Amino acid sequence: MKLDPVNILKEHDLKHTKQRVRVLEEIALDTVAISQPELEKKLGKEIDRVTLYRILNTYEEKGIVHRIMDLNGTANYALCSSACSEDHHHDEHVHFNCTTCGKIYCLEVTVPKIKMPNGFTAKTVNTTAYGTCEKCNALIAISA
Amino acid sequence: MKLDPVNILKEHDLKHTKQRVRVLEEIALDTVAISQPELEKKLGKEIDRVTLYRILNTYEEKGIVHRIMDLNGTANYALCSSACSEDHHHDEHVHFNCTTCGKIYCLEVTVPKIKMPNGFTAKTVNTTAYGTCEKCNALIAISA
DNA sequence: AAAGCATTGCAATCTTATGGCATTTAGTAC
DNA sequence: GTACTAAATGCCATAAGATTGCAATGCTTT
Repeated sequence: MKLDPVNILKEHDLKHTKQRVRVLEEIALDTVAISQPELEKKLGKEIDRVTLYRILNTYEEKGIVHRIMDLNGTANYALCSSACSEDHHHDEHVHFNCTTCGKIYCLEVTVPKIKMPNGFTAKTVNTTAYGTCEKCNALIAISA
Repeated sequence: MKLDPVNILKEHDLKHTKQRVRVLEEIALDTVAISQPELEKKLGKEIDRVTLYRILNTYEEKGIVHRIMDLNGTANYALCSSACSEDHHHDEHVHFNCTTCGKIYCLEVTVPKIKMPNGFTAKTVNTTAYGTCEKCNALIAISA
């Protein structure tokens, strides 16, 4: 595991700027994916909105982070495993989207193989479960 | 199978207006899901943008259509199976999103059961495969 | 036919996303 | 260390997407 932002940038031939480092730091803070609006709220004072968009786009293109869309069409970002590359994302684990708190978790469960109909070729498969996460379930249990 | 828009509306206690019927007709035209922008382009002359938003929202709430987000965060709509209700959507089939033409197919493949980690309760599971659909594969084969 | 309520259309507003361009900054060569 | 080049950033304007309030219209019931 090399969570050092500077290293990650070097490995992907990206210039090392303080804005890029900050974005990586924020995303790496939590195993839970962070949404674009959250990032904007946290970094809005330091980094321009437009710059944030551009940084996130390059990170996704380079395979540094992967993007998960929630039900509202909001982008959420999480660090990729080291297996990801510019050509191909390998974030083939199941995502869990809590409908109570909105958080998106990357579960340690791999996406099951799906048999495609004739003529269809799948490059990646994405599975997202919706429900209540452990924290929210615990809160519900207390209040019940 | 009751694809009669008037019946569908009655069954869900929705008033029968020409705008609602038109929207249902358009969505039912194809087994492939239709995107919000496409609907807007097709119905823009007859129906106001805002009305379209509201109709689609009520349809989704009532379990008449289900909404699938593509990678760009654009909403796509397809008819629900008759098993869907206001309380719970049962669109638990695999979706296929063609990265060439952008179309979203509802495949006749059910979503595999996923074992959730302790504390997490899943209400619905969503699986989307990304790749090239039969039509686009055929076109590629010809030009090769 | 009239009343009451839901639905629609329009205008205004807000949020989110994108493109252009001058300025600044990181990396490289000297 | 200094100078140079290419890339990245910030700000501006603009576009696209979504939401709200309200007046007008259209259903439905009596």
